Amino acid sequence: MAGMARRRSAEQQFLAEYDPHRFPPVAVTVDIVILTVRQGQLCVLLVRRGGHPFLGSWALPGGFVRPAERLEQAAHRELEEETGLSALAHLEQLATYGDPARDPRMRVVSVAYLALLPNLARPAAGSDASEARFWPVADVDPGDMAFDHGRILADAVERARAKLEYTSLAASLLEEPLTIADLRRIYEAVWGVSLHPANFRRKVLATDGFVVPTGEERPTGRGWAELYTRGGTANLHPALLRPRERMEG
Amino acid sequence: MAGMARRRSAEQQFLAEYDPHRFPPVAVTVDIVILTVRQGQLCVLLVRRGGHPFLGSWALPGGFVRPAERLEQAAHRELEEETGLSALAHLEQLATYGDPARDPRMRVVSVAYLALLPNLARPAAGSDASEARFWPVADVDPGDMAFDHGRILADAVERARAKLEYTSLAASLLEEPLTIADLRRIYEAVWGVSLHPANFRRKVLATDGFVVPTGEERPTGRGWAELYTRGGTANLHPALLRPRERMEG
DNA sequence: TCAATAGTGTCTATGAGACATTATGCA
DNA sequence: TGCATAATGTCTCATAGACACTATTGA
Repeated sequence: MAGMARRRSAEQQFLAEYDPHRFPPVAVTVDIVILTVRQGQLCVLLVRRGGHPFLGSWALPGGFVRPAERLEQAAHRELEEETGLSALAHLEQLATYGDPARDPRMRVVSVAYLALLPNLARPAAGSDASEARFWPVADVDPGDMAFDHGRILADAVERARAKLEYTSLAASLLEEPLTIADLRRIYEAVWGVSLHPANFRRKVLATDGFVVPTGEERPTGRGWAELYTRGGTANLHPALLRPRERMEG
Repeated sequence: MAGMARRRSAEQQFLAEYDPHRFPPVAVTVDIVILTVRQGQLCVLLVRRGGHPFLGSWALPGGFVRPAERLEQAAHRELEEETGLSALAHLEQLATYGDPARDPRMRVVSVAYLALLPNLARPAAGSDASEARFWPVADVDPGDMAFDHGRILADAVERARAKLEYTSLAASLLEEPLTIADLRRIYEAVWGVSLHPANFRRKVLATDGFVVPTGEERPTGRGWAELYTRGGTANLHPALLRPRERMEG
């Protein structure tokens, strides 16, 4: 009880000393993990750092949240600056990273966002001098990335993998119209597995509102594939579960 | 292209003007949604505000992140201050809320955490003057809460409901040893549904590593119930899905 | 005796996964 | 012709959900 009161007093003393304009400086940034699938590989947009620290390392695109800006608005702005495609993308908050030592210059709290984008032909970054390109996630060494961006990328990939199970977000990684096989290749690229075409097709079509047939077909080189658009459903019922890795035994 | 270059220049100008020590003041706080189940109801710990703004309104416990403190460390500290039970709880980051107008005094970015706690007999807050108590979530009007805490609470409850489906977190809301019926009452309270006792029992016992039998029994008033401890599994296979609300049709 | 609860057994519907088969177009 | 792919059909197994039943205890 005495210990409890002591701890509480310590906080109140801390609060009493608090003065908004003399507060130890904290910067708030957003970093964006922009994922897309190109040639069967899950890829992430990275930019090469042109200044210290981590000069020359690859980093997630991001920047400071402006004084009167909402967090999500800042993320949209960064996404638009990097890809010019903010409107087409799915954007969601991922998590917030704020370890005191994550940026050696000062305390920086970064709110990370996850964006999923169809693979449009347009080059990665429409921006200027700074080098920016899509990297296959499998080719990125998290330990080589700037700041704690390797950890953020890993969290983002796991989030994307999980959300494909129970939402229709996979369709956000494709342009319309799409075929069932296109959709399967998205799942295969993001999950890093190969899926049974026949069973995948049956499950997608049995999931109400996932995709909507257009009635048209597209030649695929080998036969004709039926075309679909995205359905209105956000959450899949039943879910499309990842194949569970076998446990030995 | 010209537009793209213009946007990029604007950001670089913004960054050039940036000086860490003259940065518009931003405060970073943590707010904690502490949930437990008491008498069959999902409850949240709220504190009554003793200062402006929102004087007298109920709010989530929280406070400033200290200069050299990790975010999760700050959340642990707040949880310990409010309940004295930091070690027993499950704690995870929920989301970050940073709308410019969410606190009228200044820009405050709040990282919200979700804590799940067994219902121990000890009174809610071991702390001093400020009023603190557990409220049944069903009795809380989100619109009456301070700041955007109603929204944070709603997000936390939805997160808790979802995580009970595919993790063994329900056991974090109980003291050991526990019975299958105890566990079922947790699910019923959090999800706000009633579950079929026989089927629930069968599903829990079929889920490897969810609970471990102790071999002992406890009188329940009506018969004897077998006792269990928490199993080592974090993720449930298969998941314990919420009953889907029927769609009319 | 009746009501409430713990625990077991059984039946049906559904989804997952494996596999076979047909049709089509390219090399 | 051989091969790859789209699409359909069928089979087995596991799980979800509904229900019946027994045993036990307290009012």
